[in-house]
Amino acid sequence: MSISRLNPASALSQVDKIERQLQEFFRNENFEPGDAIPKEMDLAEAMGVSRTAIREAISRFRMLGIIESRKNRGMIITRPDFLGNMHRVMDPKLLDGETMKEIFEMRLVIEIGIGDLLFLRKTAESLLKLEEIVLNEEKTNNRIDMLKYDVEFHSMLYKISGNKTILRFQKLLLPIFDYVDSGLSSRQRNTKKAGSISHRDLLDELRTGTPEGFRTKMHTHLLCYLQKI
Amino acid sequence: MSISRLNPASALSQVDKIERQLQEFFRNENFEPGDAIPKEMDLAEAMGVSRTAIREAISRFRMLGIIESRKNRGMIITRPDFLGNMHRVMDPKLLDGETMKEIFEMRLVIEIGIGDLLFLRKTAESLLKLEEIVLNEEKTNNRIDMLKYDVEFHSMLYKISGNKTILRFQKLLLPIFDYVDSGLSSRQRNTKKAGSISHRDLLDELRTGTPEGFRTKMHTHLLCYLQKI
DNA sequence: AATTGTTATATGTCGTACATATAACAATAT
DNA sequence: ATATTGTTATATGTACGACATATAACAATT
Repeated sequence: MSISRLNPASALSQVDKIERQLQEFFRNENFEPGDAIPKEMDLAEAMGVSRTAIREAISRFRMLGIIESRKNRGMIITRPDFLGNMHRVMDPKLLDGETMKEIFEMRLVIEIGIGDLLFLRKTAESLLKLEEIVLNEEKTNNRIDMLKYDVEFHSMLYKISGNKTILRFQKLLLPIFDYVDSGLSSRQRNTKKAGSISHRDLLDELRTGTPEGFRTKMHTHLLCYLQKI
Repeated sequence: MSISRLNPASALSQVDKIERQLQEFFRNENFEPGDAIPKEMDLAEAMGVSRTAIREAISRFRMLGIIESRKNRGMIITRPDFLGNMHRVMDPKLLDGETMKEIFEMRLVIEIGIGDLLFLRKTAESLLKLEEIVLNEEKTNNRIDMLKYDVEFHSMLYKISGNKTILRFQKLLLPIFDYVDSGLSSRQRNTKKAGSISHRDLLDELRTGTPEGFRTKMHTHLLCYLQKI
């Protein structure tokens, strides 16, 4: 946990404390999705606080998707979507530059390392879709379109990886990518230097090459980003 | 955004709607960290709801670290810690097996792809720390200790990568790793088959090799996991 | 037996009251 | 005149009571 989350105890509001205690309670009592939890008034009485305070804490859990409440039926533990809340804080205006740089770096790491999954799960169909994107890209000279196809190509790779979590993670991080990306807009981004690797090269490697080869080519493809870090 | 987050509009509670509207409001009005936002009563009146409802929604933002409130000073936008809330939902008891499998896969992807950062940022000092861990590992025969040093070795790699975000992300995911890991406890995990790559091999490669070589070796090292997916 | 009310219950929403911390200002003393 | 201390206004923090609403369980009617 980051140090910034360790507020001095006195700075914790009552609701913060209730939230902590409840989370601890749920964990210790081994509550699982579907289990009913005590009703608001019982919790309030047990903890010696008002129903209002309990409701505020529970409201947070509701947002996280840990608890669901229905009238009369009471409240039950639910299966949270561990990425479902990230979009709320994924805002270039809110995050600091250092963190965004690290997120961007993480993207590079993932795209280089994803090769094995691609070879494990690629299909004739998915390769065809990649081919289509590359063809579109090669046809256009429009700067905006090229950027669009670039995003499409890389997004498609995530899809081919067959890992929905990684795909969603990438989608959540896109606003940050865009932001960092736009930071180096003036410089050459898609330069076709000697030795550089195009999407076409990546596709060919994915078709007939090896994971090792793909990783190396992807690394080269992303080199211009890596060097800017 | 996952489909599971798209509740039918009618199922959204008033507080949910308020939360959405407020988030939209903050974004559209270009609020940035440090900016003061309208006081609770003004928000309540503007939206035609009670202060209680506003407070419940704001309480959620407070949890996320997007808003901070102090008595009399009012409320201000703050810089959230985009990973700071993940621990609340990172619970093997709450997540489903499929998601945990995908998270585990993500770990493999990251560890394979992190090679470049390691070569970029390794130091004599950090290599020495790795050496120490490997030595400890080679000395022991204790099953528990070996597991401990295994975790230490891989954690150290994250540290050497110099990317605090990736490091924190990995720490958050550890409970899941442990869970998935324990799922294949009976089978051979650290088997020393011919052609397998040890931590020693990885360290040597990191010392005198190349990122490409490291990626390939890490891939081999993690093969036993990859094949189980 | 099937349908239709009725009731009890737990959550959802609201309004009010008071507590508390603090910024801004006023009063006092040196 | 400056520094200290006290006062007040203000916005958030907490609590309580009231009513709305949905629903499960039961009762009443046909």
